[in-house]
Formats: sequence, structure tokens, C-alpha cells
Amino acid sequence: MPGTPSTVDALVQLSFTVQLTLTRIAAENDLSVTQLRLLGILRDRTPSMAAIAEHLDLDRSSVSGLIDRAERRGLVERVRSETDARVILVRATPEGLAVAESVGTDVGTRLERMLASARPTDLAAIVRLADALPQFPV
Amino acid sequence: MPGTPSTVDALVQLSFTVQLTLTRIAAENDLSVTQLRLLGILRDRTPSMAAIAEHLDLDRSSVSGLIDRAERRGLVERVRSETDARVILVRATPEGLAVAESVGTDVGTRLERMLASARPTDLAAIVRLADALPQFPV
DNA sequence: AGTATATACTTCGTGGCACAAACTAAATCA
DNA sequence: TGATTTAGTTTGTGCCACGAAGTATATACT
Repeated sequence: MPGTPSTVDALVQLSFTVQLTLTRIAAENDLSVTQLRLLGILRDRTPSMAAIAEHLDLDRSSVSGLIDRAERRGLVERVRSETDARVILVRATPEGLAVAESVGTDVGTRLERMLASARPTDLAAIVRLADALPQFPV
Repeated sequence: MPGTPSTVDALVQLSFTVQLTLTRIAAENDLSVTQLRLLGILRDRTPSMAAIAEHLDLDRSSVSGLIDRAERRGLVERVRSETDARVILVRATPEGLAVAESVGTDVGTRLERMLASARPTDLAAIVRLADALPQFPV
């Protein structure tokens, strides 16, 4: 029977396993998982504070503090928008980009190692599922 | 090609989707995800502080605070072990058990709803993967 | 044009989370 | 018995996240 408790349990367990890996990699780089996600976003974007809040599903006030701390570490910088004086864009510094790259490949390596023994067809299922699931959970 | 970036990305995205659901359910019940996990453990166990720390991959000092707060809310109680006066067992109160049940079914319902449109064979793949992956990530 | 409203972000206060180091008490080892 | 190990707590630090209240800029209305 699909969608039964065992499936839900498996999904939750899988999720915590991934999170544990992310938490550890973050800690090794003296970052939180949220900072890690932030750097992931900034690899290829220069979003506004509001866009970051939406992407991370955080209150805007939380993002202020998050960027404060990242900025204090030199990972990120605030840039005033030229078209709208209210908005602040957040850009990764060169150092921030370097950390993002390093952490990104680290995540890739560690998770691929975890998946090494899995069947290829099961991995394809993961991709299909991730694509199919609603972006925003119910 | 299995184990490529797209697979890793899918896995990470899947993980965050699940976590977001858990975070929301926890918040609706005025709990953190950690408290939610704690209650999950206590549904069918009465573990020592050390066992909880190991299960949640937390420092023991973190567990002290966690149980303090849960106890203050009446969800949990500390019981001295009769066989070893150093160890403290943690037991869910009736209220804690009730919350655990309610939250547990809520998680089940919401995640099953998310999985409703997925192919049964993909769900089977999730179960296989969760079983196959190392309990402790590399 | 001039006021009212909406939007973007920050600040402040509160509380939970997590860690490391230092501490107490009880059990075990030698 | 005395030394060591184990279980748990306390304290101090810092991050995370929220909501409410505040500032500044942009847009809408008339």
C-alpha cells in the first residue's frame, strides 16, 4: 500500500539523514544550515531582503539579523538598489562565493557517497518525486 | 547518470520540503522540531537523558535544557532510575502522549497528502532508499 | 500637488536551540 | 579505600526566529 505509515516514516527518516549531513557540513565551516542555504541562493543571484525571506520561508526581521551576521563575517554585502531606494540587494563577496563553492561541492560529495550503494532506478524515483511534490507543502 | 548533481539537488529539496512541513506542524502546536522529535521518541520509550542525546545527535547539555522546557510545559517528566542513581529517565506525561499522538497523525496526514499524486513505484523506492542509507551519514 | 496608503527594511524584546567548559554526584575499577 | 569513569546539570556565548513597532521611500488617490 503506497502512502502508508511506512512510506511517511521513510520520507521523514531520509529527510533527517540529509539534514544531519547538512548540519555537520555547516558546522565544519562554522556556519548554520540557514547560512548555508543563504550562500546557496547567492551563488547565482543577488536578491532583495524580501526575496531571501520568501525563499527561506522566514520573517523579514529574521533575514535582517541573518544578513547582519553574514556581513559581519565578510561573506555578504548589502547593496542599495538603484531603481528603488527602499530595497536592499544582497550579494556574496568573493570570500562568500568561495565558501559557497567549497561547501556546495562538499555537500555533493558527501551525499553522493551516501547514495553510492543505491539502485539507479531508485535515484530516478527521487528526482521524479522532488519534481512532482508541491514546492510549498500543504 | 545516477548520483549526479540533479539527484543530490532532488534529495536536498525533498528534505527541505519535509522539514518545512514538520516545522509548520510543530509551530501550529507551539513546539519546535526538536520537541516534536522528542515526543516521537517518547511515544514508545522511556529513555535516559544520554539515550535521548544520542538519538537526537545532541550534546547532553542541550538535552538538559530541552527536557527542562518540555517539563515546564507538562509534556514530560523526569524519573530517577531505580537501578542506577545517576541516570534520569524521561517519560511523556499523559498530556505529552496526547500531543504526540495528535502531532503524529497530523504529520502522517499532511505528508500522505503531499505524496498522493506520486507513483506507487516511486514511493517504494523511497522506502528502499531510507532502509539502505547509513543511519549515520558519512 | 498633496495627502493617504502600501512596501521594504530595521530595531527591540522574548524565547528556544545548541555548544563547550566546568561542576556535582554516583558507580566502578584497581 | 582511593582513582577514574559515567550521568547529568549549570553557566556563558551566540545563533535563530518571531512579532510588534518604527523609519524611509514609493505609489495611489482626488
